[in-house]
Amino acid sequence: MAYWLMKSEPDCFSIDDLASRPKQTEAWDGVRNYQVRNMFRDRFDVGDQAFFYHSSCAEPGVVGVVDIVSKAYPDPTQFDPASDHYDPKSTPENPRWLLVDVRYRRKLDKPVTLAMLKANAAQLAGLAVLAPGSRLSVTPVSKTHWDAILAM
DNA sequence: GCCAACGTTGGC
DNA sequence: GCCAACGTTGGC
Repeated sequence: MAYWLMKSEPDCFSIDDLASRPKQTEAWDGVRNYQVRNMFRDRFDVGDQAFFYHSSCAEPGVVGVVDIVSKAYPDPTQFDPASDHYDPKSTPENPRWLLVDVRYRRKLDKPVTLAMLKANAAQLAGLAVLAPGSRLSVTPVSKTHWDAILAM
């Protein structure tokens, strides 16, 4: 099994939004980046875990843990002209964008902020989300880094 | 709101 | 296939 970090803007969809869903699951839709699409397709699997990361907010950082509960499958919002994520170049016969379903696992007692991650940069060397200019909304996390962040 | 970094698009 | 223009991300 693999570990991941998935960013979401809390104003748009927060860890509390996920926890308050009836089944505490959510389709992680709207990803329109080929690198992330390929990770969903080739490397994500049921049983993987991911950090839920709040971005573009007062205190960016890891706020919780989610389970990956589906294989990658076509993102329905790409076919919906009313959706912000509509992609007219994608067809159901040949879908361009994928998503995975996530399920709430737990909130951290205290968020591990980006500032805390940076303060532990030596321990977290190579963590993708700390790489300069890293903007991917989904990035891999090694088991070593996963455990280190949970211990913070 | 600014701006740096980076991905995507499209003309050639 | 190059590269300039443009759009988006996301920390600050």
